[in-house]
Amino acid sequence: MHKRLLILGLLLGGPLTGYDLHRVIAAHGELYRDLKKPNLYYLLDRMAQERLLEMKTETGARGRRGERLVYSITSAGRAQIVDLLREVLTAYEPIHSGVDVAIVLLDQLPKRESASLLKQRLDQVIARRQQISLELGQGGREPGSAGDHLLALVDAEARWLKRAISRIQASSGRTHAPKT
Amino acid sequence: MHKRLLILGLLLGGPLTGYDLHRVIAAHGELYRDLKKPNLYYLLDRMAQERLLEMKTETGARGRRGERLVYSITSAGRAQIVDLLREVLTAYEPIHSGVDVAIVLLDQLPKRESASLLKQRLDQVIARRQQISLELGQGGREPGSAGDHLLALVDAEARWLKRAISRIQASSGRTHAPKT
DNA sequence: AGTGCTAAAGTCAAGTCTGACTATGGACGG
DNA sequence: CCGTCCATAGTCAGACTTGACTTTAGCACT
Repeated sequence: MHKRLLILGLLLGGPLTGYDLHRVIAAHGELYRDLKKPNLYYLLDRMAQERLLEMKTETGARGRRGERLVYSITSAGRAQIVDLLREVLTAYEPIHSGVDVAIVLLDQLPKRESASLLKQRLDQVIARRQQISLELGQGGREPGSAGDHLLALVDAEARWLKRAISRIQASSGRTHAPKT
Repeated sequence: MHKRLLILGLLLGGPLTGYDLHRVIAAHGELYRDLKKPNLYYLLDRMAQERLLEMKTETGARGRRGERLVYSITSAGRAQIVDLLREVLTAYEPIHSGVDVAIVLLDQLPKRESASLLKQRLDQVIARRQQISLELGQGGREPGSAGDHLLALVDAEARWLKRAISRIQASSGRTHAPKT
């Protein structure tokens, strides 16, 4: 449901074509959820069927180029936003980072390698944090805002990685072979 | 790919039926990723086709009940684990909590309501944290472990919720129905 | 010796998501 | 003018995921 909410939210700002929507989402990086193009078009279609959106065939104002379908939110769509917000905030859904499952199996790798992979990951996370921080500018970082939320999660991840690495290093008497 | 990794990892401990696998995963709560039954069976099938798993029709040792198919990991499967671990740890994948998108649209709700929803959510998160902590026991909480990771994320979420709530309350001059 | 209940073990149809591909129209060097 | 390149705008087939349903067997009574 998150993706629908995102689409509806973006269309509050005015009608957009599918392509533009996609660009906006992609441009926003991690703040918005990942939404691949075919998936986006699929959802737009579905939501138009459900009358949450209206779809028109380009009012031809500007003869820019092959722009085709313009989507705009209906009043039913506006009502849905509120419902979805309630639903999403009410439902508890566990957080998952990309590595949750991997962590459990980490000792299937030789310690040397797992430490090295975790270090690479830590570097990536730090770089990412840097870039997110840049993208947010000073506007998006107030406590309690969406940017604050994202940074908080990234920071938690980074701190954990540091703990995990030093733990592996502390315990590494010698590389242990994966079990048979 | 995470789900495949999870399945392979669990089968390292010995052959299991689909049903047992499902129970194990469900019993582990949020530490493991959500994996619904039909999805699990689908993946088992697929992975058996790919020779990552072997599937046998119950060697009939114990006449328990209608147990049918037992899956066990092959050596190709064991090799896959290592590959998947590398892949998962190397690929950076943004973290998302259940509320990321909702946060951006939060001011579409009256402040009164959004504050109340966030408070409810905070209660849920705290309760969940409590339970996770219980489930982990004292074993699963060492720094750098999977349990530590999960708790860190949950805590980050809780802290953010607190900030967001007090921010809304601080700003609620009279844009919407004031309380008391 | 038959009825109803529950847990085990799964299947089905329909919904959602993705990697890879297509098609169109300027822009630009030659 | 011609071919090539790139951005726009999308489509397609196939992979994955889900809610709801089904089947079978023990078990508790009657």
